Amino acid sequence: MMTPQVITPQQMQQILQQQVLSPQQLQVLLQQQQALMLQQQQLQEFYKKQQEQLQLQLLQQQHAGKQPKEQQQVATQQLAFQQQLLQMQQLQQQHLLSLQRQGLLTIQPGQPALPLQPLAQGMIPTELQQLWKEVTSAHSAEESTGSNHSSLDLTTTCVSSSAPSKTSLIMNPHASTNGQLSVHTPKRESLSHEEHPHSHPLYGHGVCKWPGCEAVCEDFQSFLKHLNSEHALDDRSTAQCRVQMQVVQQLELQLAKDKERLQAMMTHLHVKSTEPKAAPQPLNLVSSVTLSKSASEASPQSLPHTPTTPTAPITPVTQGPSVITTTSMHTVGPIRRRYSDKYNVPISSADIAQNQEFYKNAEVRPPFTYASLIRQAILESPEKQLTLNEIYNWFTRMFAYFRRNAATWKNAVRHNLSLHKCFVRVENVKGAVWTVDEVEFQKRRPQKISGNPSLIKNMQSSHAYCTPLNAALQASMAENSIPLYTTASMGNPTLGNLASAIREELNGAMEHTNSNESDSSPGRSPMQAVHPVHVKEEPLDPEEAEGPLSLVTTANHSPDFDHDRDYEDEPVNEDME
DNA sequence: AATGAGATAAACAAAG
DNA sequence: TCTTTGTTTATCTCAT
Repeated sequence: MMTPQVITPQQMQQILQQQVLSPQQLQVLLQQQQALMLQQQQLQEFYKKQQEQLQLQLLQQQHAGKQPKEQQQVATQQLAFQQQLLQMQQLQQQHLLSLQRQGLLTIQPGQPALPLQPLAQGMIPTELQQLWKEVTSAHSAEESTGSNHSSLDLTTTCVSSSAPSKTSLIMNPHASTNGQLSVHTPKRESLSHEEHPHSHPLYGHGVCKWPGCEAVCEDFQSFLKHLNSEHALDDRSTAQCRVQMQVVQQLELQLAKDKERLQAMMTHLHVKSTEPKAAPQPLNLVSSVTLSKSASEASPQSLPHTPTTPTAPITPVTQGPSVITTTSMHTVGPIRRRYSDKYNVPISSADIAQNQEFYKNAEVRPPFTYASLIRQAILESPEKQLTLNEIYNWFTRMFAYFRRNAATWKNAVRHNLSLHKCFVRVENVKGAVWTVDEVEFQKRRPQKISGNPSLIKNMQSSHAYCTPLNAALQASMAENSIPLYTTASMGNPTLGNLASAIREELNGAMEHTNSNESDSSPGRSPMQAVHPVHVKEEPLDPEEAEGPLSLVTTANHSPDFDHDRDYEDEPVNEDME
């Protein structure tokens, strides 16, 4: 599963635990990571621009009368780009979060350092730099204006500043044999403080920025003195450095991978976009999908105004996804139906969680079926039951896309509720609520996944649309063994909620073949006044008929309820458009 | 080609 | 009467 050069979170934790770092030091480390993440943000900037260009291209191609097929492709690729953005953000989040979590651990001082694994035959800076150059050149080749490269330059500078130079830091023989040394910050110090005597990466604002140090040094000289005396080559420094290495490598590795993907995508697009095409049929852009759809419907407002964003995004920087909103896609006529079934994949709703922030802000149609979404909404609720209206609210709250065209999707929601046996209407004192019959729900899934549970995770790849959306994320998650739910479960209650529900779904899906779901118990909601009414009749195995909704742990309770309320107050005012 | 699943549209009814 | 909620039917598209 995981490639050798990847550090698993467990490893990371282990390492961290065995280092001589205090939580405070880890905090400092964290800050440094944020600096690194700046790089990524800059890369995002670049992505954004690329995105805009792509859309422009798409437009041009439309006007030129492209084949729908190709339009689809381009649109799909655009989405892939969006996903890249999202992915980067999530990686950042995850990294931060995991670091934070480590920081809370008690750490015994003075332990011998861990022998370092050959953890990174990842990218060395030269490679990164090279890659980046290639990427940027590809970019500028596509666009000769070059006026928008400011962010690129920044990033380039950033990257190149960590260019090869193995001056310092000979602390890790393993690493050195791998030629990894150059990756790490210390070498940068030696570079820069020769050239810029007073700008030292470890010195700023009169403070030593060595992880966990923060010693005050009035001037640079005293800082150097301090550096040499306090942070000499000893076990402690070594260990700290090692941690930093790991952290950096992890990030760089990821960055490199994303860059590779990006480059491949761009290369591909570049070829594609310059290829002269002919053929009418600009309409029926069907699967420029969400983009065109949302665009055509979207009011001029560029960004889905996330009203009262109830669940505070874990990422402070969530503009990534928003980039992909409407922009200039208005030429596309209203695509009435079928944005494409391709992405109506039975969700592994891990995707929902992972992409949650994305969909919350970007007016992109979620690649999940209504049924899956409804189920998600219900399972996420504290009582595992929702009124229709609450389901509506969940949709609008969680997906910018569903803040428009209410009539349509609400109808679809009702339709799905009625149609699918897995949704059970239960009447209580104050009206009816909907619950999920998990067994029924699971029953339908194998049809799609065709019996091979191990494929569940990959199932998206068989769907043209979903591939770009999810593959990148999943691949990257898998590659880096990033715990699927880290982000979600730590981010906020709602996410945690979602995550656990999801975990169960996945488990359920995995174990589906054993069909031993009716195991866990009492499920039925605390609301005792409820009794099934109108349950859709259907010959059911008695065993199946019982024990739905049992799965969700109690730990995932959250004030999600209130969010519902919040949103209810927000009139969904896009009904008519 | 048949079939199933999902999306969308719409007709209709009951309840509030 | 109007709106919401629910059910049902029809049609389309896509995947298998």
